[in-house]
Amino acid sequence: MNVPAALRNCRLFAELPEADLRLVAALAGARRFDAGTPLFEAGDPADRFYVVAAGRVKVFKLGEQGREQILHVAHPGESFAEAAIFAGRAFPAAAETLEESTLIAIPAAPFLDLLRRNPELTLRLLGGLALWLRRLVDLVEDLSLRDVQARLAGFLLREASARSLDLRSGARIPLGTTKALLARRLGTVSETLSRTLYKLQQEGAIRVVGRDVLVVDPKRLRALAGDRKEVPAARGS
Amino acid sequence: MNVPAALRNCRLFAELPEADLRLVAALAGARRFDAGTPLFEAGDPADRFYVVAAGRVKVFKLGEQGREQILHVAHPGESFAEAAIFAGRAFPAAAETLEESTLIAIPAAPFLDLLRRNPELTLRLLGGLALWLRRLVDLVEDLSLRDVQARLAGFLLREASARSLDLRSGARIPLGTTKALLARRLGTVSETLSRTLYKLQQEGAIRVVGRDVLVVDPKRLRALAGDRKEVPAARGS
DNA sequence: CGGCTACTTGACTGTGGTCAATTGGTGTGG
DNA sequence: CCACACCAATTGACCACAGTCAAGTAGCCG
Repeated sequence: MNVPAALRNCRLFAELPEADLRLVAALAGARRFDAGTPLFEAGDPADRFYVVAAGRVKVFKLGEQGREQILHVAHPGESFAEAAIFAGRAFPAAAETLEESTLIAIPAAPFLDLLRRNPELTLRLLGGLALWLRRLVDLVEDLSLRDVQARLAGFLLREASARSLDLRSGARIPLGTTKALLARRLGTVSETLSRTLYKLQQEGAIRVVGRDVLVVDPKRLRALAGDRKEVPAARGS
Repeated sequence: MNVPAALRNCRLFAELPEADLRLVAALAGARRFDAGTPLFEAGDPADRFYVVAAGRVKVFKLGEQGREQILHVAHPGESFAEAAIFAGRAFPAAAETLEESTLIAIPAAPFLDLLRRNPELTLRLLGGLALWLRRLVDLVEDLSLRDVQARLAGFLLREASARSLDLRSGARIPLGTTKALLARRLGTVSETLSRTLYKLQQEGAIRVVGRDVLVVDPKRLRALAGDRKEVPAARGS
């Protein structure tokens, strides 16, 4: 059995000895999914996790009234739901493909066996989870302590640095998807996102061009991202 | 060198072979701290983590204007900040003792060595982090998708089940600390918590007696915890 | 050209955070 | 034993942020 390229390119398995890679590959099943296919819901038995070979997948929490909070959007080469197979037997969140996607499902039980025989892989996994924790802590901070404007500004800055764009020369940041999706990532709704983008434009920090954002004034953007909320916006009358 | 009881009782190290326990103990340094002592701030180099031997420690994010979101309150036998030593070199949050506490600090570098030689411990750690992730996902859900009333109701239910109290016979849940602390755990402020406790009382779900909460109507409490937000609270006029 | 979706804009309102004053409980010292 | 200080908790008044509903616009594809 040969090893799918997606596994080889996956951060989690990078540098894994060929033999082990084959073991993983032996477990794995790749499948194509249409856009918008639910993969699992919160509460489903967590007996597997996924590696994205192609496409994109959103992992999210659903509240009553159908509001959703997106926790993560997994891109090709990333794995998701790997934490779920360690704690409890149920997925804590739901997942759904955003577009037509090819996913590799890795069943929990044999993978856990593999881990027992492969401390190096376990350590790598540990690092991955720790990173995840950090992201979630940041999300909590955003939701609890920052307003939408600060979250959005922060998101743009992170996005720019993730794509290693040079902010000084007016970076052009592609939002990548619909604004409704971004809104739900930031813990808000599309209407508010729309207004907030407009406000950032008024402030002179950015310019919105279609689905791209031009960073006009990085300094101001940084100020809005970090030091928000200290100006209680002058009392009326 | 003998092994401190706190290490032996720590969930993370339970069942660890005596020899390894000694190795950990050899690394560790126990120290007493006064109440309200800052242990580290967000951004400090994460070169160690802690096990609580006695007392309590809060781990929290600080926003501008001094508002804080508590991520965790660590009790004796628990470890905290262990994730930080794997991802990045900085603590993502701050920590401070709530009362006079004795803490065991475990330096990162030698501990990582120990892990490399101890796959069993690594796996246990993995499980611990995964559990943490789940809690944080729940916190995100709370902050993003539930109102304060639902969060509070949910907290009371979790607290009751954690202490394995029988709800049917009017469980008495001790809040354990000041209401200000609880408020910051739930992502709100003491004033709002006060009002919300009052509302839950009006609804007939609970009765507040000093720093204890009596669960009067578990069914209603569960309804308020889970299905919140679907009743837009009857229009005025 | 019609229909669909993404997006924007407007008007409105609820939740909950802020500030400030009051109450209550507890420990200390005269 | 009372007066005082101190802190936790409550209550009231206010208001801003952001979510909802609804209508309108833009862009895209068949």
